[in-house]
Amino acid sequence: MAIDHLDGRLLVLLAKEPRIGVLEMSRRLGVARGTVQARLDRLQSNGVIRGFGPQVDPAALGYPVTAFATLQIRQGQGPDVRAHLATVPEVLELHTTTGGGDMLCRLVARSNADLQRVIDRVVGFDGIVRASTAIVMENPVPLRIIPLVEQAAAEH
Amino acid sequence: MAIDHLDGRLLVLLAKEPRIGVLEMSRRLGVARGTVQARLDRLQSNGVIRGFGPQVDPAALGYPVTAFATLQIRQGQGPDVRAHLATVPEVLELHTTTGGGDMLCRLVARSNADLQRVIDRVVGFDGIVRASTAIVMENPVPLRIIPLVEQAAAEH
DNA sequence: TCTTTCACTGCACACATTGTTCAACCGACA
DNA sequence: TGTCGGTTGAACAATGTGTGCAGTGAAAGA
Repeated sequence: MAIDHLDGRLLVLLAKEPRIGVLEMSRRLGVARGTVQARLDRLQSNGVIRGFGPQVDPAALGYPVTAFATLQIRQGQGPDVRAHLATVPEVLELHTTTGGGDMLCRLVARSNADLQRVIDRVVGFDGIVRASTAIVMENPVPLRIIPLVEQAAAEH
Repeated sequence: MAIDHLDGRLLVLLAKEPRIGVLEMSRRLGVARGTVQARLDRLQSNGVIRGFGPQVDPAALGYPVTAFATLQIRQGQGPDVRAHLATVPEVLELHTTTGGGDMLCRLVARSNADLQRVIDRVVGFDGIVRASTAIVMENPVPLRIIPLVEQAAAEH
């Protein structure tokens, strides 16, 4: 489950040059090709590597506005609200959090005006009592994992 | 900048089977290999596809606890706080949001107890006035983009 | 209408990589 | 000492990649 130093270097290399092949990786890391293949297989069946899906930028798709909405849910309506939010394409992510009946979701929209439409669609559902939205202005640290990988790898 | 139907199918296919090759994609989509290559190149230089980095699961790395922290920043301390948070591996993401001096960041930790250490490290910085943390319990909708891609593609 | 432009197609070639298997080696451990 | 898991280096056929090119068709502009 924990990763060692070689796994860490493998992940970092893979993050920097994702289209690289197994053979080239083995050359860069100074190990045999079989080793790289075995490590990769292990990391994937471990669940450490969830996948290699393309990282799509919503802004480039025409959705430059991001917002986070905190939702207060009526008791017992959780499952219904989840199902509802899952049907909204602009809901990119949804978490349930501590603090009675709260959810946090990440939204995108075509513009600030369009965000209103999205929010209306999101909160236009019976189980949602209250919603408070924070619009993202800057994203100084985009979603990242490498520093954590390096820390996890350094411990072994 | 906007994507058409073929781009959409390409992205969906790529999301489902990321390790697929260009040739196989062209067969599945029923177009020439050159077309797939050209579309992929265009999507990447467009910035629609940011990359193909491995999606690493923090939980599998030993960090099963996720939390969102809202930070209140002292006027003018924004840049310093950003630089500080960027040095903390457990900070996976950082946004600045509307509402005077607020930031929202995503944290991970080894346990609820460990979360305290992470938060202490995050807020142990002069420019941060107040922090409120919400621990994630469930993640009914994991970060996704495909529904949005399909919506964007359907418009052309 | 004519012409230019552009994306797509189908094909070709040399080359590199992949998946797979094998025997051998090594350190850790009982 | 013997076993085990992980690593190595090698080999093989099969496949995919990068690249270039000529032909086609449809849309855009003159």
